[in-house]
Amino acid sequence: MPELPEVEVVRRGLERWISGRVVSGVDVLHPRAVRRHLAGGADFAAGLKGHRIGLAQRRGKYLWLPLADSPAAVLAHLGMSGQLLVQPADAPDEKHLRIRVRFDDAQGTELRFVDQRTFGGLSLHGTAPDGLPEVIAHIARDPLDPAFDEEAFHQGLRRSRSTIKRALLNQSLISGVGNIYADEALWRARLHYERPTATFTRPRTTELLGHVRDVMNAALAVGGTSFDSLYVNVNGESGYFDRSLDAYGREDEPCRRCGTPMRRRPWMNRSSYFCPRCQRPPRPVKARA
DNA sequence: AGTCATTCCTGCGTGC
DNA sequence: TGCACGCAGGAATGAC
Repeated sequence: MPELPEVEVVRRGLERWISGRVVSGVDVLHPRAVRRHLAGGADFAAGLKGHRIGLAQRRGKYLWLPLADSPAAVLAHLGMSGQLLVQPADAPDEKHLRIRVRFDDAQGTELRFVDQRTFGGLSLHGTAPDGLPEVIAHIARDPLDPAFDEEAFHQGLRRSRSTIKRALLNQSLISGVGNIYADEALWRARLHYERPTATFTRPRTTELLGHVRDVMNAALAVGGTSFDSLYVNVNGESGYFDRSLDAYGREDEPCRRCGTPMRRRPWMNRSSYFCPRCQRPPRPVKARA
């Protein structure tokens, strides 16, 4: 949150408004926003200046802008509250403006990284021959990627002694899924979040992945999920999928399938929302002697 | 090796 | 009115 659909909305905006332009200068206004660029803000700015931006790419919740003329890319993660905005250069600075990227053309707009909670950031990294920034080589392909390896995901579930929601949030197993879409997909699949992954059959895995893809595609179709002004596209506009959520944030409201009041449980320093009737907890595992 | 708790951050809502 | 606190949570990190 922003999760895959929200990040993809941003990627499309960058592709339309930023790709092809040449950077004339970068202002780093907060060091924490470039903390993943270990050489520091000045190095980040110098590394971008004069370069042409290629086609915006995404894997899971990461997105990047390749430099058209070198094997490097500006990697972006929005974290909890990060925004990439294309704004008129004369628009007043946002309160939480962290990084400004100016361009060497007459379009009159600049790229702004705005981030209230500063969990996100930008950094510059070398890219592998396939274009992937080296530092995210461990991030699995996401379920909307045609090359997503469903069999590898299933085998990962079978091998693990973990539970299904942890697995869905494990970005090295499957990327792009966060707390919201995990709860939504599990509700659609009628699966409790603590079901052991080792119990999954191949059809069960396929069915769950289908729900993950369905809910993400549905969100994408309406511009993503926004609870407030924090989650916006490059033009600062919110999506509408929050109106379509069936599980997340619906504590005490009736399950849209069976009418049973939905529940919220503290889980891994966050919350899990589920229907106690449609999503029965797994049988306790018998202790081994 | 694999799993899991901890940590970073700010604004908002709530209770006293 | 104001203060303290809990909560929102992605992913790197270190502990076990």
